[in-house]
Amino acid sequence: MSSESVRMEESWDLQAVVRSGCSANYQEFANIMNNPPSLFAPLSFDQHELLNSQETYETPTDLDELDGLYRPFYPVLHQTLNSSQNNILGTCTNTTSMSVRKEVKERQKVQKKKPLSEPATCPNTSIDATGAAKSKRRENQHKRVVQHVKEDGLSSDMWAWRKYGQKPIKGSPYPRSYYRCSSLKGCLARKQVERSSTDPSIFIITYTAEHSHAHPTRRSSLAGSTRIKRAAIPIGTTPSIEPTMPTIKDQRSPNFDGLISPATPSMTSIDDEFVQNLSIKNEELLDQGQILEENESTENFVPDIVFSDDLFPTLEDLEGFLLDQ
DNA sequence: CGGTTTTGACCTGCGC
DNA sequence: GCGCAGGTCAAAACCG
Repeated sequence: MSSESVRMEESWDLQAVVRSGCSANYQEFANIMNNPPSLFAPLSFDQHELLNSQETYETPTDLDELDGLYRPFYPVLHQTLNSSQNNILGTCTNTTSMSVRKEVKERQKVQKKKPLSEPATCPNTSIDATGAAKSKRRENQHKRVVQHVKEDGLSSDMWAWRKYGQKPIKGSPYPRSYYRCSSLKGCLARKQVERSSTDPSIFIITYTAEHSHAHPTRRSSLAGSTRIKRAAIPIGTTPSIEPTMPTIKDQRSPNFDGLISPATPSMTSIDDEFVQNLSIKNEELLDQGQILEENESTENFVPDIVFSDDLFPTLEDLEGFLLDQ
């Protein structure tokens, strides 16, 4: 067994998405709650197009430097007091803006190849098995947001994700897990999670497509989240890649306590001041995003995690969510 | 019961 | 046209 496969026996929380980095300025907000919520989401695709269209990305090694670099974009809340462990290491925005022409070509190609006749319909889905699903798949390939996250930075996000597949990836000892948004039926949002083959401590999270809803409902977090919280399924459960993985029950060791988060976070308390501060910070972050756009030539990558207005298009949405907790 | 994960099979795009 | 790799489906099992 290789050292890598041994390393893979560590517990991974793949249900998690990305938490924020650290910001001392915002720690006071985190202190408000016993279990700080994950109120962060990747940048909306529109924001990505605004901020950065670089296809290349970097993975800084100096967290302090990165911290300073990202500080203006850190989300409103700091997830834990162990700030340095939750930093986002790097991002890649592979959005439409970088290769618009190429994608237009691809779209045209796809349109040509797409069968005109209506294929059979899947019994259990609203989409047909060959036409619409393919179209969706192709559509999802156009908009991508890639995040590099430290293992400890893996956590939960606003959305409820349901795993629908896992594949070994050629050239990587680690399989890739596929998630779709389960907050709302028909939402095309997808997420892929894989561990970096070059730096196993880093997870690569790829978001594709956009959520078709403002923010997730609490519905899907019930049975699943408790299971996720308990299980913390590692990425590598494919036998060919992960010959021996602990069972789910085996993983219920104390070691998991600090790592596991539900797909949809549970929030324990909230107050009006907190809500107000969130909305203020949200506006500030958006302003800073504008600043970055003006100076983007100086940076090759931008942080993906901000308090996205994709999550809460309006203040009412934000408050509604928070008060719902 | 309604949600999840697991996992083999299937489908598609792409390179040769 | 073929084979490979990646992405998705869907049935089964699981969980609270």
